Amino acid sequence: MNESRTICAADHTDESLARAAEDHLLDGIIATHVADLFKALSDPTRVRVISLLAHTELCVGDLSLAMGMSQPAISHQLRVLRNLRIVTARREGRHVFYTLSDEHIHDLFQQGLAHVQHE
Amino acid sequence: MNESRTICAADHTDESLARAAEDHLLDGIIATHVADLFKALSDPTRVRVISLLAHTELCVGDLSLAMGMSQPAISHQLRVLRNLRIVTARREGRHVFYTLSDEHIHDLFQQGLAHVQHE
DNA sequence: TTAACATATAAGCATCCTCTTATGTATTCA
DNA sequence: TGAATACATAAGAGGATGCTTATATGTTAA
Repeated sequence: MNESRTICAADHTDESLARAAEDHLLDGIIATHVADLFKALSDPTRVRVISLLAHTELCVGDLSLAMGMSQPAISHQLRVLRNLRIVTARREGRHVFYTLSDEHIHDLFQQGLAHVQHE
Repeated sequence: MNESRTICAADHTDESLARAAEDHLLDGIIATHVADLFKALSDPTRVRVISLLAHTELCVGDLSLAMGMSQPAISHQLRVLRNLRIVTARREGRHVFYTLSDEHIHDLFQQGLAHVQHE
């Protein structure tokens, strides 16, 4: 890190923009939590998993089959989503069914999808 | 990839859930675009940059100063955000000012932040 | 209990990410 | 023109990520 001071802010306002900005600067821990939330949706495989679970509960095998990917690959991503509390697992016999654990995730996904399709 | 077939879906509905799910499965390219959008917000540094730009336009030096990080590190992340068309750069003399290029990003950020703070 | 099935985990590899230090480029001012 | 300022980029180290193959765990049925 350099120690260089920027006086750019002083050129434009009577107060230091940089100081003012610090009031809005997100706390590091909160920023990390926000980043982790978005990280759940930052991979195409996870996005596709979520696109499926947005409509119905599915077991691992069906997810694997529908997406044309190996079962360990799907399980790996499901674990990521589980750790982030994005999905919830429910065991029924030999099967484990996954659902979106939170409606907010569905909203985020829809909003992101709408943004992409709107260009 | 394994060739194993899952008949789990057939256990629960008269149609194949896996086949039905494929109708909802997001296209790979679209999924990648959605993932890229969320990737912009999947790093704490970028989240903090966006938290600052959500309130005001700032030059690189002020961002660097406010966040206590090196100028190349900030420039690097700004380039990532530029490439994703999340931020827009405007040159004014020796300074380059950055703003959020899209209101949707601000909405996404706010929604993610609200979700995190609501736990 | 044994075999088969569904899923989870482990280990390893290749790739990507985020920072660092060093340097290049653009602009202003003397 | 030359020096100083503000920013961008390059190269590289260290760590995170996403898949693979192989194996372990848990459940059902024979």
